[in-house]
Amino acid sequence: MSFFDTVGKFAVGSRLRLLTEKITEDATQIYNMYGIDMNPKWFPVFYVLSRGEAMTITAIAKEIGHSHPSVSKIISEMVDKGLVKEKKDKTDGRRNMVSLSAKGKEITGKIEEQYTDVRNAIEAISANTRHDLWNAIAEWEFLLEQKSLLRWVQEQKKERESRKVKIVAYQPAYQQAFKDLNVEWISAYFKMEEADYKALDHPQEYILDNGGHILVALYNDMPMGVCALIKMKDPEYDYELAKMAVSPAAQGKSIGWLLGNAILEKARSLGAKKVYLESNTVLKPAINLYHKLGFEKVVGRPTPYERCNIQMERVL
Amino acid sequence: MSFFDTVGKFAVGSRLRLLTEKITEDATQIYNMYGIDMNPKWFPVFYVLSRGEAMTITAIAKEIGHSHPSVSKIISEMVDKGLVKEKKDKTDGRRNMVSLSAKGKEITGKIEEQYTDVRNAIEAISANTRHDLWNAIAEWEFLLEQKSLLRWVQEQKKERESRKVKIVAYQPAYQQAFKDLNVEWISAYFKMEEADYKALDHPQEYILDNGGHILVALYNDMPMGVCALIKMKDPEYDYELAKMAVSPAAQGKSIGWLLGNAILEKARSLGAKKVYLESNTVLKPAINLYHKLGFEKVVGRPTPYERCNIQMERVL
DNA sequence: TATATTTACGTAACCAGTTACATAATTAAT
DNA sequence: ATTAATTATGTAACTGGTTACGTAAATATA
Repeated sequence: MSFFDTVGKFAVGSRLRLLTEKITEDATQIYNMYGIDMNPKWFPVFYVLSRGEAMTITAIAKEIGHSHPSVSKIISEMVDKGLVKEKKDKTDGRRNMVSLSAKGKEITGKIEEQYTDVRNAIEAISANTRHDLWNAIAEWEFLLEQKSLLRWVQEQKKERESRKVKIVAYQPAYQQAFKDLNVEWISAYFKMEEADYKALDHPQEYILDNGGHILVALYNDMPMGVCALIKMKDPEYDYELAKMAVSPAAQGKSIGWLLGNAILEKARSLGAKKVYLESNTVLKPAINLYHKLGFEKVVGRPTPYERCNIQMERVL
Repeated sequence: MSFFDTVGKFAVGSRLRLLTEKITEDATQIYNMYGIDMNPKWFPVFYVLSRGEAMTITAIAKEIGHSHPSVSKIISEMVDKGLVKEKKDKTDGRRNMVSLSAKGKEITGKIEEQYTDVRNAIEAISANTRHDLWNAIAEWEFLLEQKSLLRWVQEQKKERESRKVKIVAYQPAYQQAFKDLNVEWISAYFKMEEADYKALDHPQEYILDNGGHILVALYNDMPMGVCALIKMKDPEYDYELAKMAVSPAAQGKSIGWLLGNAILEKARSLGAKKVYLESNTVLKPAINLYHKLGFEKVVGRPTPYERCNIQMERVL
């Protein structure tokens, strides 16, 4: 079974399953050794009932981490063996109050020695290991409780993909991409306006030559995102963030976030104190991104764009 | 699910099962995230086949630690999906040579990124733990490979029970037990002889007064084992170990071993250099015990007992 | 008070593995 | 050259869990 050595941690799941099986394997024989007529799978149920109080099926299930049908089945097997007894709750007709029978209670006495021997055996095994399985399990349970494995993997994927993204300065070769990416979303949600055509057809003239900047996000050396920083003639703002567009084909690679940060960094390096932008609240993901980038809503400024219904600023 | 906190390590098995489940749970979604149409349970099979060589069902099963029917089922599912192809071995008609189809090979390329992301995710989780789950599993696998959990528990049981055994010096009150325990095995395997009756009916006179000693093993304060050390008039041997008997009702508590060691210790404290004994090879467990106690076979000595067919000595 | 929602629980169907068993092919031993 | 033992595999039945679903009782709400 060299499998795990070569496949590595990708297969923790499989490996855990095999270990679980190996540990569980001997359980029946261990019960036999102590002369206790009990199916190992009954144990968690037996254990919680051995505290003496009658419990409902669901309460047991919750406590031992099984589904309720599982407990339901276990209980009916235990009833057949005469280990537990059922009783309908008088005040709540749905409840099936389960408790140990006399025969079941008898076992609680006999089983004590088994508990201590098994616990000691496990301690003895642990004493022979350098890594503590019990605590490791507890830690994993806790971490996966906070964030599922799926989420952990998602984060890795995003990070890896974002590493493939390169942010570079605008070059004439990117003019077409700069236009296309913007036309895509503008015409999908609104209507292209005169000012759009000017900036997108002639970025050199209308943006760069006026002291503005454009950054391009490359994914596999293809331009998949663009963003402009336009010099403003305004006593309050130095630059406007505009014409940000990311290809829908390159979603989930944090391109917007990387571009946004890069453009703010650029503004900072140019000595800007505040960056301004205009947008529309129908563009939920965009607004969301702006918030994440630190932009906050402002009011009462004139704008040449019809589609603008929200204005934001970011203090650097 | 406070269960595990109170029951403690007795339930490692259950706890492992739940963790395994939790980890496995997200697997399907992770495959989806990468657009790979594969059932997670196929993965180990897929992985070993992705090395390119055609393999038999049993070879795969052995490598991934499953039973062969499990692999057989997985393969037929994968064949249905067109991921693998089967081919009868020409030189051995029993063999079903399985290998990845073109479609299967295609996945090997796509899945690479998933591998690294999942591995990195697990590394990231591990980086947040103080105890290393992966290595802990490996250590447990190794230890349980050497000795099953059943055996570990058996040892604990034996040790606990042997701690309940007290070895005490003979007193007249134990004469009946001394006789009964010996009569039990002697008459079961052989016939009581004259010398037996003398020693068992009058231990004071025939053993103790002649410079011998008797030790009694108490379990719950009941005499469950006896053993005599008889002074010999012999140039070679100082004492003979004889009349050792342990109640069949007290098996598995190491009473024989404890008695044997105690009696050898006694001999040592009396300045003996060699202890002698006579037995019969039909008494396999007894001979076994003598070996464990360090006795070795000797030949060519006269004996008053008909039933003796083996003689042993222990150099102190 | 009538109605909608929630809760408790049993049953059925499924799932991913297992063991047990049957069969065919190969290999070893007389 | 037989015969016995071993090996490779598939099928069936079992196991210990699950989810899905239905029903009845209790609780919340309009």
